[in-house]
Amino acid sequence: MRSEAGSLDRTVEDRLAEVGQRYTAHRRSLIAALAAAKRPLAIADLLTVLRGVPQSSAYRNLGVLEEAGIVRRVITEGDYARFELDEGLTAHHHHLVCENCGRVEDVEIPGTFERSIDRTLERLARDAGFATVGHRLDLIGRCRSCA
Amino acid sequence: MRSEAGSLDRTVEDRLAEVGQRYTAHRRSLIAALAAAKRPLAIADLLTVLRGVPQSSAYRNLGVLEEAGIVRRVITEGDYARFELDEGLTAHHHHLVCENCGRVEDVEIPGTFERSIDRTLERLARDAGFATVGHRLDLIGRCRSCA
DNA sequence: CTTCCTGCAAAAGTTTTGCATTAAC
DNA sequence: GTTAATGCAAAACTTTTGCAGGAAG
Repeated sequence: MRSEAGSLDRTVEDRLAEVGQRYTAHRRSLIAALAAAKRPLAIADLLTVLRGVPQSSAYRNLGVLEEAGIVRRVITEGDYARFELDEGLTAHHHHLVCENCGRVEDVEIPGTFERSIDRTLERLARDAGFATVGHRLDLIGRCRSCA
Repeated sequence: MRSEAGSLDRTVEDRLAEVGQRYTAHRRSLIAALAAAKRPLAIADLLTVLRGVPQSSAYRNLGVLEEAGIVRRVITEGDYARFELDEGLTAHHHHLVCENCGRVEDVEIPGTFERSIDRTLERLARDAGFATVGHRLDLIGRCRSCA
């Protein structure tokens, strides 16, 4: 988990280099936008903030960043995908999802609780013949505006 | 939570009637297929089982059933939606999601653990100004075939 | 100078919708 | 008889891809 902007850029650049990819201007602005948001952003959000980036470039770059393990595609309720920085670059967290407007916010839960979840799920997965990689815990509810 | 087939049909019929909808043959077979599966089914799965039902009818009927609170749309990793009976008609459960092949299976977790999750999330949601409706806890991993 | 990135336009894939017809109540 | 459901085809929408030109190392 790195918090300074310079450190983040260096990490991203290194990971891209490992897979023979460059850290271009488009990619820098995508990363900056995702790092500044406290929630996963949809392509539409990104295109608004990053005026001048064609949709196809945004998709293609997010695809590259995803394969490099830098960005994660978040599937929620809506019709389109949202993107956030991978957990290796941020803190492990969960999402508050508004069932009415689709808004998604990040939220962290206590570490002890997190470990308790992991232990329980690990056992359940083993019983079911699954190799656990992680979990996804979202809160579904109504945000302030939609309550 | 009702388990007998007859009781399920009656419940579905009643709920549809409440919103001025009919319990037709297509809808009966959709419900039967969903009730028989131990996992959320994609449209493609349903169309295979229910030979002769046009895709548009399946989508339209699932939409009606969803609005009536009978069926729930499950968003996982893949590109298309999956459907399952609403929790009012089955038991509360979670999903094992294979990150490789997209397979999804139902899994239940201990009641005490479930309640502990609910308590913790309720508090977090309140702090964030969210009215909690429920939670979604999925295990992400690799299934037997993909391990 | 070779490899990767960009931008446009076109294609692909899933889901929704308009409309005339048929079935349910 | 009214109202809702069906089936077909067409549309809408998000996401992916082909390709020619441009930038980066």
